[in-house]
Amino acid sequence: MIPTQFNPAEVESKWYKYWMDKGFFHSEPDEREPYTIVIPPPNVTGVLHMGHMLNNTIQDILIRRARMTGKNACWVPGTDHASIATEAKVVNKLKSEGIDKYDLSREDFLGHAWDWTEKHGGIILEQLKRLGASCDWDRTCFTMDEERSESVIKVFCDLYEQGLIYRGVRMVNWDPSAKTAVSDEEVIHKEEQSKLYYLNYQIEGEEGYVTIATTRPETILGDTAVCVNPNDERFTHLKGKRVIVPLVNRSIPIIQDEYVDMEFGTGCLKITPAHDIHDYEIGMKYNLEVIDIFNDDGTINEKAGLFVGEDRFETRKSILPELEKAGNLVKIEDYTNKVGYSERTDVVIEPKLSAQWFLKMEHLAAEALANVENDEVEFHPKKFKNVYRHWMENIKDWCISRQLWWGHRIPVYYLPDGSFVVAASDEEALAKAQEKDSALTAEDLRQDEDVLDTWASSWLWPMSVFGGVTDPNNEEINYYYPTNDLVTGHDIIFFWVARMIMAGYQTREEKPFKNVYFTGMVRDKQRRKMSKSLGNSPDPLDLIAKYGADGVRTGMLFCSPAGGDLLFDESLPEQGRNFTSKIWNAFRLVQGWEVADIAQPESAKVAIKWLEQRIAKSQTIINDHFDKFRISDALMEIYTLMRDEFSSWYLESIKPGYQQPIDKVTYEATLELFEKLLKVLHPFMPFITEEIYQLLKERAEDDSIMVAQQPEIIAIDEDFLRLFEEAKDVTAAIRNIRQDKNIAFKEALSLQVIGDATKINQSCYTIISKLANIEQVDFVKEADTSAASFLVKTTEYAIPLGDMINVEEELAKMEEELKYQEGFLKSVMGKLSNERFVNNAPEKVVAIERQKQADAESKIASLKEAIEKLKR
RNA sequence: GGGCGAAUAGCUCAGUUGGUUCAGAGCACUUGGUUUACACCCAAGGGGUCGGGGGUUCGAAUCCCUCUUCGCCCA
Repeated sequence: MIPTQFNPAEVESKWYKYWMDKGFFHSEPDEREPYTIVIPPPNVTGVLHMGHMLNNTIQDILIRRARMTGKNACWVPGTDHASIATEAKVVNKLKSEGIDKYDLSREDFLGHAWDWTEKHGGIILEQLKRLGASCDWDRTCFTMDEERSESVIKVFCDLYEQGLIYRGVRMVNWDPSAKTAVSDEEVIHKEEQSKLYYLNYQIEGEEGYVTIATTRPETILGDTAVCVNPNDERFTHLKGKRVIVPLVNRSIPIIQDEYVDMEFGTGCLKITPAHDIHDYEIGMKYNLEVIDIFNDDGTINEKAGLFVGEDRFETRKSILPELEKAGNLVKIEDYTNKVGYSERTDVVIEPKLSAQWFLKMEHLAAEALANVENDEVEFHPKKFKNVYRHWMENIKDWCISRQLWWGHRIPVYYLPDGSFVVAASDEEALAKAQEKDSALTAEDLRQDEDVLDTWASSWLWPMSVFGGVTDPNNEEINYYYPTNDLVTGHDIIFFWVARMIMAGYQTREEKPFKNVYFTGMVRDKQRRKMSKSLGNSPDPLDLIAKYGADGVRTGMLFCSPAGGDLLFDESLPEQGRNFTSKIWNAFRLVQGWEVADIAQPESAKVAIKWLEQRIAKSQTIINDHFDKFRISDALMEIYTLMRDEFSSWYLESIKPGYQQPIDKVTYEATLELFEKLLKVLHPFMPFITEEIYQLLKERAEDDSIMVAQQPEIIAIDEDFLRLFEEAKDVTAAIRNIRQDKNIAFKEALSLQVIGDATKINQSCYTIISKLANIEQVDFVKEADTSAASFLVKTTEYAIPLGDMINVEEELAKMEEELKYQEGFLKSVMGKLSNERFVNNAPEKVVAIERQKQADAESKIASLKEAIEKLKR
C-alpha cells in the first residue's frame, strides 16, 4: 500500500543504509575516467551549518551526476584539526574544569585535544550523511592523522631544503588571548568609534611643546622618536632637537620622514617601533631603539616602567588622569578608525615583534597566478579571478608558525650552540646534529615548541588524501589527481584555494583541480551572516526533519547563483518539500491506474511523443547548465519539466476518464518516461527518486537509481515541439474564455479554426479537445458571428457561444488587440523604412522584421474582418 | 586610502557575442476553482523609465564616459 504522504525520514534512512551496504559510494581506480572531488574539510570544532548544507549539496549533485554519466566518481571526505580554534575550545573546556593549560605538560594537553577531536570530529560527518552526501567514507581523512602529518612534515623539510622557508624576526599579528601569532588573513578589521588623544611632549632644554595625536596613549611608554614631515614648515625649527616622553621622562629624537601625513592630527607622529608596523619600518630606517612594553597576554611589562602587570586596555584608561596631572593632555576628540581583531578569539590584535617561521611566496604565487590567468584552473564565476590576481600580485611571505600545541610540531631542532637542523624525525635530527658535533646526544636537542598554521596541512589536502606527498608515484594519486572540481566559499579564496594551487604546482608540478566553484555566503533575510551568537541560523538537522533532506537540498539551491549570497528563509526548504509532494502525488496517480488491454487514444500517442522529446530537450539544456556550473539553473529546468510539463500537461493529457482503465501501451510508456525523469532528477533529490524508482517496477537486488546511467538523449523534432506549444496556447486561450464567460468545464464546446488549418499538426487537436473539453473541431473560412475569437501565433480561432456571447465585450477586446497590432506594425515599419537599418543589419535580422510585418498585417486584416462581422 | 563587484518586478536573482523567443524566472501578491494524484494543489492575472545623465551604433539592460548608492576584499 502506497502512503498518501511521502515520509522522508523513513525513506532517507532506508536508502542511505542500502547505498552504504552495497558499497555504491566507494571508488577504486579502474579503467573508467575518474571524477574526483575532495571535500573542504570542516573543522572538528563545528557542527553542520547552513553554509555546509549548500556547499555539500552542490558537491553531492556533481558527484552523483558524474557517477550517472559513466565516470568513476570519488568524493573524499574528512575533517580539519583547526589548530587555533580547537586549542581555544580545549583551553576553555579545561578552564571550566579548573585546569590551566600551562599547568599541563604538552603531552597531557594533546591528550585532551585528541579526546575532544574524537568526540566532536565525527559529528559533522554523520550530519553530512543525513543530507545524503555520497562520500566514499572508507577514505575519510583527518589533517592530523598519520599520513597527513607525514605529508606536512615532509613538505616543510623539502621547502626548507629549497631555501623557501626561513626564520625571521618580524612584526606579526599577535593574538594575546591565544598567545600566538596569526596570519594577515586571520585578522578582521572592524570600524570602531574611538578617541584621538592630543598629547604635549616637552622639547628638551626648551620651554616649548610639540603636540602629537594618538589613538593609543598607553603606547607612549614604548615611544622612541617623534616624526615630522620634512616639508612641513610648521616644524622646521624642531630639526635635530629632542623631546621628553611624558611620565617616563625618556629623551627621544625628533626625526623627519615623508611618511608622515601633514594633514592628519597635528602633523606630528609619535613612533613606537615595537607596537606598530609602520613605526617599526621607520624604526628600522632610522635605527631607533625598540621597546616592547607588552607581555604575551597583553599586559604591561616592566620595560614600560609604569602600570606594570595592568592590561593594555586598563592602562589606556588609567594613563589619562596621570597625563592630565602632569599637564600633557591637551584634548580628546571622537574618532572612527579600524581595529584588527583575531578571527578565532575575537580579541584586539597586537602588532608584536617576534621570531617566526616564514614561507617565501613570490615564486609560488607567480606560477599559481599564471595558471589561473590562463584558465588551466578555472574559476566559476570568473569574477573571482580579479580578486585572486590582486592578492597574488601583492602577496607577502606567509607566517606559518603558531605558538600553539595542537597541530603539526615544527620539525626544527635546536642545538646547544643555538644553531638548528631541520629533520622529519628525532633520529634524523640527531644524525644531522652529529654531523655538526659528533658528541651530541638526543638530550642535547630541543625541538621547536611551535606548530604549523593549519592551512599548512590543508593546502596539501588534494594530494595528501591520496598519499601523493609521501609516495608521489602511487596508483591512487596518479589516477585521481588532479581532481576535477572544488566547491568552496569565496571567503577562503586566499586562505585555502590559492595555497592549494601553489602547493599543487610546487609539489607535483600539476594543478590540484580543474574547476573551482565558489559559493556565496548563506545569510538571513536581513543579509546578516548566519552565526551562532546571533542565533539566526536554523539547525540543519531540524530542517531535514521538517522538510526532508531532498526538500532542504533543493530549497538551498533554488535561490543560489554561483558566488552570490543566499538569503536563507524557511520558505525555501518549504518549496523544496512541496516539490517532493508534487512528485509523490504524480507517482500515486500513475500507480493507482487500472491497466486494460484497450486501444490507445490518439491524444495519448501524441502526448508520449511530445514528452519523450521534451525530456530530451531539457536534458540538453541541463547538460549545458552543468558545463557552465549553473547548478541552480539546472535544477530549475528539471523542476519545470517535472511540475509543469510532466504533471500538468502530460499526465492530464493521458489521464483516463473517471473510473476508467488506462490502455497498456500508454501505461508502459508512462512508466518509462517517469523513470527517465527520476534519473535526471536523482542528483538533486536522491531519496525520493530512489524510493519511486524502486516502487515503479520490480528491481533486481543491485539495481539502484544512484548507479544507473543518465538516459540517452533522443533526437528532437523542433517543429513538432513548437506545434505542441501552440496547442498548449490554444488550450489556455479556451480555458480563459471559459473563465471569462463562466462556462463550466463539464460543458463541452466546439472550436473553429479559421483559414489555413494545416498550421497545427492535426493530432495536436486531440490534445486540445481533451484538455479543454472540445467535442468538435471545425476548419472553416469564417468564424460564427456569435463566437469569442482569439489569436495564437498567426492563426485565428473561435469558440461559438450562441446566446452566451456579449457583443460589446467581444468588440472592445478585438478593438484593443487591433490597436496593439497596429502600433506594433508601426514600430516594425519604422525599422524597415530606415535605409541604414536595412543596409547595415544582418540579413537574418532584417528577414525577421519582414516576417513580423507580414504576421502583423495578416492579424490586422483578420481582426478588421471579424470586427466588421460582429458589428453587422 | 587602494582594489573588485553590484544596482533589472514587492523580494531574491537570470539575462552568455549588441539583433528572433528581450524585458524574463522563482517566490510573494490578486482573482477564480472541492475538474476524486496533489489546497504542500490547479487555472488565470497585475506588476519594471533595466539606478540618474551623457555618448558610440541603423539598433543598447548589454559597449564607453560620468554621477549616485550599496556590498565585499585589502591596507
